[in-house]
Amino acid sequence: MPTELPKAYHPAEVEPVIRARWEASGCFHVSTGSVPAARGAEPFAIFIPPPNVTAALHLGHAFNNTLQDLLTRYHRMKGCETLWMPGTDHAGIATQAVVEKRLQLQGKRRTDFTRADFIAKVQEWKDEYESTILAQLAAMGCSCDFERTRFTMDATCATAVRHAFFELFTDGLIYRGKRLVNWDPATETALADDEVEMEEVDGHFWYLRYPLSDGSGHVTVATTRPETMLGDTAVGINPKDPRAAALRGKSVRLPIVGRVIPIIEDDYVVMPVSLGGDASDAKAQFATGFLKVTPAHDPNDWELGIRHGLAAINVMAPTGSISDAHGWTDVSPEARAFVGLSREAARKGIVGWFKSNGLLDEVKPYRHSVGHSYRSHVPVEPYLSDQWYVRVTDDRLRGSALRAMAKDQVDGELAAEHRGGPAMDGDGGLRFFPSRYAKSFQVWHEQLRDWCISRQLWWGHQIPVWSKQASGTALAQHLGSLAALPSSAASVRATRVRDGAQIELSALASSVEECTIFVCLLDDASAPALESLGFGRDSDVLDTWFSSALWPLSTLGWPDASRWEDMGGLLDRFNPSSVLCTAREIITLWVSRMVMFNRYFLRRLPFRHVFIHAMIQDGHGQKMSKSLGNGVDPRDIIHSHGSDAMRFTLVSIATDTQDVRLPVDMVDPHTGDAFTPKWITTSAGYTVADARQASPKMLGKHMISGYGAAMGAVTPTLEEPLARNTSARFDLGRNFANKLWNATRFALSNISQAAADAQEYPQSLADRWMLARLALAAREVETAIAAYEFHRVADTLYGLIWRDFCDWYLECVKPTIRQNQTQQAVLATTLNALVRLLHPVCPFVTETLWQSVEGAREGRAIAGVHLADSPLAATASWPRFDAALCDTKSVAQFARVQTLVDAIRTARGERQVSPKRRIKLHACAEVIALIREAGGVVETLAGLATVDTVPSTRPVGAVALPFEGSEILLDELVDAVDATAERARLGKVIAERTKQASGMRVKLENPAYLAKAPPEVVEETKVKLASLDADIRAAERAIAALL
RNA sequence: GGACCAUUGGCGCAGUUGGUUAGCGCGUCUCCAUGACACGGAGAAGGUCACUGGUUCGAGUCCAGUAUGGUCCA
Repeated sequence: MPTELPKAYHPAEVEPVIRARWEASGCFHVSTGSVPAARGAEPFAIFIPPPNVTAALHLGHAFNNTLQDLLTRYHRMKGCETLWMPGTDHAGIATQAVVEKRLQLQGKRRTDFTRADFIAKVQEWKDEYESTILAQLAAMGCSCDFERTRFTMDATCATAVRHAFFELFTDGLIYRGKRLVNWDPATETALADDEVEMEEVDGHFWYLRYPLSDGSGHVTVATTRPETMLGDTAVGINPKDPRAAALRGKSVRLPIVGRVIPIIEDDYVVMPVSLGGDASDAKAQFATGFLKVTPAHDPNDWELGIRHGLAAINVMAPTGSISDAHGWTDVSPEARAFVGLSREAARKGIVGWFKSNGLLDEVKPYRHSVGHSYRSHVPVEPYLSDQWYVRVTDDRLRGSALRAMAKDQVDGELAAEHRGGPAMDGDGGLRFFPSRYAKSFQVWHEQLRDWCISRQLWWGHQIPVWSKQASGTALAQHLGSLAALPSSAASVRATRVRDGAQIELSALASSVEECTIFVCLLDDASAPALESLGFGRDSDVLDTWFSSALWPLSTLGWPDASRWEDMGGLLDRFNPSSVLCTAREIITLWVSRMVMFNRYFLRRLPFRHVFIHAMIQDGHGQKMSKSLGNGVDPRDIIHSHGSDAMRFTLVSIATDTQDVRLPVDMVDPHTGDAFTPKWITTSAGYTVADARQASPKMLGKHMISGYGAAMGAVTPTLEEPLARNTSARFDLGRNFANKLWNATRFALSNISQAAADAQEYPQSLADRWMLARLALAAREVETAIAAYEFHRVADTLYGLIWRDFCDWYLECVKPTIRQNQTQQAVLATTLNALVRLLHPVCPFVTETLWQSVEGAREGRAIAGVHLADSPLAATASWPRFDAALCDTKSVAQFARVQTLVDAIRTARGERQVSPKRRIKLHACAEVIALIREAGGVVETLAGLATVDTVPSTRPVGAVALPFEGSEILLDELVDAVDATAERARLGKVIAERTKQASGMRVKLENPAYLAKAPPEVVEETKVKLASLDADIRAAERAIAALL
């Protein structure tokens, strides 16, 4: 096959061509027209974890997507009806924040624009990054069904969100509640629990005296947040506290405010160590036994407040400043001085007030963790506000998610309350890989709290609820109009403003109290009618995860695929999907919610398997992050090494451990050289590449690091461009792709044009061994993929292609291949199968070689190897091998040959014998038989001129080495034997083997070993010892011969 | 504070139910510009498997504890 392939694989020239070929063939597109049932094809589906449109993808994403593509391509080759659904996520707060940050640089704020204008600006950002992300996926070779690309805010997804919200609202699973939320006073929005980061902070405990209202003394409360005392509504004491009885029924007069508040008793209150508190509890060390209770500003106090019927007095504005406009009415003249102060200033002022009034007992330093906004990084304020919640603690959601877990992955047993729910398809059908992650999923659900879904943002799905607040009687007049709304598209509910209690619509007319009517609309058709009645739409948007949770539904057209083009039937074929492939921090945020929603709306699992991959860290063990700028753009690696090289390397490091370190280098844009950048340590303790780096070779030239660009401290220019990154870790994959390329080049040049099928079983040991290795490796790859143990896939393919095929097989056949048609058939078949096996990992190089490799195979079938014809590697069949090919005898025999060749090569290497020098070998009959059976292989690989039995007179100057207990003589290896060096070398061999042998002797002399170890292990030890002893004797004879 | 994980030659990592000589890639050293490949070939050196106990005939592997690092959840 005279195919002209360049001498080296050049990915940059090939990749765009191959991508175009795939695109033109439409082979990644699953059409609604094809009927998989007729082909008996099982469906295989993956929904991409939609990347945020906040920024471009980094290597962590490349890792994740490479593994998804491996799975997708593998199953496509296996004959499955395969769909990999791509798309992106709008990432509400994160995207809004980056756009606001950009506006800030221009001196503008969000509120300088109308909502619509601002959203248009975010939309621009989204368009830019969405196309970047899709381009990155394509560059990586991802075989997504790009025609079906979705975005969590596009019309299809928005319809699903609207429908889901409406259904949950109607079913009573969405409610409005006055609760303490995690409030970010900087961005003025509520945060979900998972958007709060705990950080250790050096704070204080302040000890404040509260006088008893009867003048009989005072109590001292300890607090880390004195400014909230303005909203105190009780002082708590533990009922076990010896002082409790004396204080029962008493009250205190709150300083500054003058409010008289009760002393309540509750087990929650921590007692000081001196009075029997738990000494190991850090809080007990600081406690006084008296707790100020501020229900509106502390989650624990909120619970206390509910238990004891206390008022919740909110003393702060949404900005975090002290305010009398949000629920605080009894503002004393003295307290008024604090109104309007920021929470920080108020803290200072209030501590100062207590000090100057002699009521500050003490101040102690105290280090504790405080929640911070993951976005603005300011301390989160527990803040009382009206928010929308999903009642995820309802058994239909939480219980259902827990019951989905595979039985054997449940830790212990599910609590009785979670076991009772109705049986459903998919119960026990959700499995985690690696299995340990099941526990995170379980524990998360067991501790679940209702999910706050409203966000005070502009970018997102606006909450589809219209409301009007007035007295009940005033609202009652609307009931007629509301009843006229179509019940299938409008859901109406009323609550009392005072306590949020839901009230019957029929009871509205008799209520003089302030009430609110909420109307949830399935679509906007009725909105104008409602608005004309004075109803206004909620201005908040939904938490991003609400739409992400619907991803496996919305992308397939749920709830009504007929509304969209080319989506009919997809939902039934591809939901449940096969596997979700994601990072572990997502288990709680996303996996959970998809399981709950998919099961609630469709009564099915969204996926059967959840594969959690390791995290990619930089060379300093730090997580790659967009904000830190230490993430590496996969296109940088594709640029320096090629896409296949990146993919292969990533697959090879995909172990099931938690972290993978990837030391990163920089590429000097002025010279193209890779170098280690200058590292600095940030104030937060991160090690990053200094923002501005000097070119190591070109004096006076500089460049900008990813960190520098991310910080915005320096801006890349033409003179000082942003430097690309690279990493020597990817050399592995680049070298490997090149190796396959050249092996193919060699093979093709040795396979003649004309061919006849070589149906008879090949006779040569090397051929039988090669086919056996192929069959065994294919099986190994299949098992590894089924277990999601990806590094085993890479290791197996590496060993098969480089070691077995190139180092041994190709070297073996070099002298004979041109004359041997059978061998050419084995070679062509092997090569073809190798390319198929590697395709899911390295799609570009394999696709490039495909046509030549297919051509060479024509008319050269090997019995037992099943390879279906295909115009593309991407659609080729996964190779199958008959069990008979796994010839373990040949494998064992060939291993002996390899050991022999290695021994001779070592002997040559130690003496620096030229590869050209042909030597003579003398050995016993058994070894000669092995060499004959190998059919010239040993002679070729070890550089032997002749092979003979040991002559009666030992050749002068022959070098001896032990092999399988007998002595092998290598004659004419060197011109003159250095007897001293030979003695030293043989002495070393004897010493080594003697040491090993003595270890075995000790074992065999131990009666406990003989009695307790399995007989086959003992037998093995004996055999090994005998062989070692024989080797030692052979070496000793050789030394004797030297004298 | 809880959970999970990691600690194996200079670097990055394997090591499946405990079994005899602990592997791989990079790097280092020696030799080879041999018609597939220098992104290569043939050899070599380099490890008390974090530490301390325990279980066992036998521990890198199992158990307990300690130290260090990481992630997630509070």
